[in-house]
Amino acid sequence: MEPIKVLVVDDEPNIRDLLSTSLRFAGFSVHAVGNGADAVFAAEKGEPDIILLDVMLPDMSGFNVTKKLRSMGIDVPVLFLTARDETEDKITGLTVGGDDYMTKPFSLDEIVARINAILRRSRQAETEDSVLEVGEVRINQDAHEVFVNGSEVDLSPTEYKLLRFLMSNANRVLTKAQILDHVWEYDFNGEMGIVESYVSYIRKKLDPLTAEPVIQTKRGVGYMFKSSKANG
Amino acid sequence: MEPIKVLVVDDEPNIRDLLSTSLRFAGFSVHAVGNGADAVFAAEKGEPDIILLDVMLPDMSGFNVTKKLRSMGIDVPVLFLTARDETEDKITGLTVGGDDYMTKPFSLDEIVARINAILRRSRQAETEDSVLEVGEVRINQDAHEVFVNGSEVDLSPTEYKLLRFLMSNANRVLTKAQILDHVWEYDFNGEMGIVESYVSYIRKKLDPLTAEPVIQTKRGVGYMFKSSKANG
DNA sequence: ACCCGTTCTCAGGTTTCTCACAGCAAACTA
DNA sequence: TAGTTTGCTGTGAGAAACCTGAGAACGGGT
Repeated sequence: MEPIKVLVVDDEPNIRDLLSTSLRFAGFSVHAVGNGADAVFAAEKGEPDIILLDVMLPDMSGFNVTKKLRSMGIDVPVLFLTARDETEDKITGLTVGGDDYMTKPFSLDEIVARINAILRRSRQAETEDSVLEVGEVRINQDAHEVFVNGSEVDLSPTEYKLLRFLMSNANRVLTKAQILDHVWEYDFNGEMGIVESYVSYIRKKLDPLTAEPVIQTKRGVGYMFKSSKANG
Repeated sequence: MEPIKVLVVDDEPNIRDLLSTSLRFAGFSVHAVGNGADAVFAAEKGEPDIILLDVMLPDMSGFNVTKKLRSMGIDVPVLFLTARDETEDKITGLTVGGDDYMTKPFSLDEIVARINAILRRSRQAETEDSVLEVGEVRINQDAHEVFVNGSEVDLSPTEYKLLRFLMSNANRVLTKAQILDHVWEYDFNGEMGIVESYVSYIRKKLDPLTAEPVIQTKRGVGYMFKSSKANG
């Protein structure tokens, strides 16, 4: 299968590298540039499947980049990145068509989820694969709903994001540092104890409904979501 | 299925791109031009199923474009786009036959709804149902009537548009930004709190008549219209 | 001119969520 | 076994998200 091509546009090298690294790790083919002119050039030449576009660029705004691209007949979907303190009213008009936006600071898992959601929508009639199912647990990513053996479980936003990250890396041990880096916003500077707390919350809600605990503790290493059948 | 071909005619690039992007995403095949002469040419060559036509064009009025097309035997339905302050009688003269008009600024959801309505009328007796039914709620899009378990509910125009947007994306979470971009006019500059207000209005009118609330709040994400039966 | 329906803003109240902390439990080590 | 490390979970403060009533602004109809 051809890898999905992502064009990352952000003038802050830190954010650029952060996105490039983690998107590559998630299996995407990534090209990153730092300003609007390069973005237009790269979008024309590279034909990306999706663009991650900071709205605040040194040479031109992200809006003008998309305007330019649309006028050139390039209508690749765009995921805008905005600062939290950007006036909310400037955001209106962004989610036209298949586009979407995220406010900084974001979580890397959320970025990947949003990219997949946009690609799912823009390639309509494709495999409706918004459902993530591992063992007895099923997540409907369109509806943000979680089911255990058919009955719905109510999770808070962070609980949901953590469970999704664990499930999309099922049967693989994740360290608390990895979890913190992917599920929490990238500028979070708290302790890793928060991961323990949220694992506890999820267990309290899911374990009463499952045959055996879904999240295993690998002492001294981290956590693992285990599918009951595929074990080894 | 052949995609429906839409010809967009507007001299403002912003509006042109806005319409192109969101109509393309709605599944239409779109071609956009910026003046009357190009419109006549494109209508002849491209054989669109419908034309979105700004009445104020640099070279000739939208009225003359249609006159030209009719004299050439091209009988495609037209949805006129007019400024709010155009004189009413001038507009009514334009909308003969299956044509219709909308005043700028419009909402994108409304444009799509109008296009579908016009196409439904011109292709009479098609299976294209103007009735949208999800769970206990039924919308008759021709008459703008809303029924809950058989009894009619009176909604204001904005309430109606919001409900229709939620229902046509049933069982999928919509963010407030998405709702704002699709239901409100494209130049709306207000806050997202207005979505909360209108959800509240709709709930107050619908919930007394339904077995369980129809609009769910997905805290931290957005809102979702839920059909009670489709789960699991 | 007046009434009425509609749109939109705002602020108070309410619910829910996040996160840190601390004591307890479990597991590992010697 | 005793001691140490690591993980679990109840509690609560503060913040964030959400709901809704009140009312200003506006316009259409009578």
